[in-house]
Amino acid sequence: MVVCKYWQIAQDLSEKIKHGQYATGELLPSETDLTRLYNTSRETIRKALAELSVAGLIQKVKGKGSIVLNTARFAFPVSDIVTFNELNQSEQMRAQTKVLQLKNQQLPADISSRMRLRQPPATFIQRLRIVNEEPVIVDEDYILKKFVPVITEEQAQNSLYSYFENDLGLKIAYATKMITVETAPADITKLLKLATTDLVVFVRSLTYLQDTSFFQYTISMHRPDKFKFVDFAHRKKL
Amino acid sequence: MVVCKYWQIAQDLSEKIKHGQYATGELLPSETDLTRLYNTSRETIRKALAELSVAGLIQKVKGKGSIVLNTARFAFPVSDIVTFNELNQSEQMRAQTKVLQLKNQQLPADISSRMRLRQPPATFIQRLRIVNEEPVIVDEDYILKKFVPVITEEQAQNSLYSYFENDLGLKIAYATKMITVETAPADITKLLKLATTDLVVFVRSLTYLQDTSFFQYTISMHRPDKFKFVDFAHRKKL
DNA sequence: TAGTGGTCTAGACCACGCC
DNA sequence: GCGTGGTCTAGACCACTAC
Repeated sequence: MVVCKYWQIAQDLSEKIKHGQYATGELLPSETDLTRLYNTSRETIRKALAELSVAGLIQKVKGKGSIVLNTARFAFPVSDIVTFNELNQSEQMRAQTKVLQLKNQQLPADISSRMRLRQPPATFIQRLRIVNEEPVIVDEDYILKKFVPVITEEQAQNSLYSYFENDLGLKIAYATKMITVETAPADITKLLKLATTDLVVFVRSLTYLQDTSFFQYTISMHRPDKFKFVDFAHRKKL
Repeated sequence: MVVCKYWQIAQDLSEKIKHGQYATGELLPSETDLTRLYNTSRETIRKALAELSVAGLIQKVKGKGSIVLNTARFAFPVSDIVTFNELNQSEQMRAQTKVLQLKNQQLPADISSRMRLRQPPATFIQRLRIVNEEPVIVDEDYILKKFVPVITEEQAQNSLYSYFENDLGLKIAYATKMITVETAPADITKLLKLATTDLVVFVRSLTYLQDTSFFQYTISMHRPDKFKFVDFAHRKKL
């Protein structure tokens, strides 16, 4: 499952790209060469290369080969579901989390009506994210009790997703996100120590499990001067 | 190429999903059923379903089937390379474009150094995007003359990408984007008719051709109160 | 236990870039 | 013409869900 062939090959190739064994602008070995290198079939190689392509590590050109791309971009991706703690580990940040609130509270009315839910019990968590001694983000989470009955302050302090996935065995599958810029409530601007503006970047997420049940609603409020979102996208036809 | 089987199947299924022939929350026919329906092999069906999955139209669950997702979200995607004119056609917007500047001008120094280019000749275009009689976006494009020697005001007025792809045969492949919130120059805030703030959403894009050559740099400055970015993402393992 | 999706294989033909 | 990636096939085995 996690140890399937094409995934391992993709990991191996991406390691070699990141370590410079395949240089930027150069071609990877051809797909038929790779079948010999990894002793597998061509379709399996192609699945691995497809992974690298969506990740923005290579660009495939018909009749030519797979070109290794320059990958000096990643900064603060909000695309893909990546949580603050996972970022924290991959990036080098002196970051901390302060749990401000943890209580039972219903979903905002607009969300529960949109989800066609009738006031489901939920846990509300408000957390302040601090990077390099500066307050940067206020996160507000609503997590349905149907899936997570109990959350302790310690779990909120550490990674919630690790608790959900590793301890509870929840299968988090996908999310929709919306980024806007809005006037923040006074308590938020105060927490973020905003002086000259009350505009804040709102990232609202609806997160779902593998069986498509709605699971969590998050409002992430970012200091505008610290907000950065980096994306890689292929040109789509239609 | 554009008429390959799995693509047509994906289009057909996505039409049927959007028209409610397969209802939200229900299962699609199984993959083996679909092979019979479309008279093709299972791997081809799977490629089609993979398209629908990345597009956020279905969620596949092992041992169960492909669940049709609720797709009432799309609004103003900056993810995927979609241009203002393409949006304009798909959404219902009374939108217009005003070309403010069109001249020869070099790339900003930080970009040309980052691209390791030495002051390549480029065309500079500044355009104001107006929706429902309101100024919403100022776009500034730098397009390398190496690939597009001449751009007329009429082309800038209409879709540049249509000119590049259909007339010049350029193959636009991918882009990196960065979204930030910054203080805008006075002329921009004036164009966008901003009164209470001078904060503006910057979307900077580097666009590349299929052969990985750098092609275009765009700075898109959005009125913060009109900016909206919607995204769909799958949970990624590492 | 039956049906589902996930993976893998070994072959085939095609369109494209390059020489 | 040769090598490349893009597509498609018909089969196989496995892991998971549901009953």
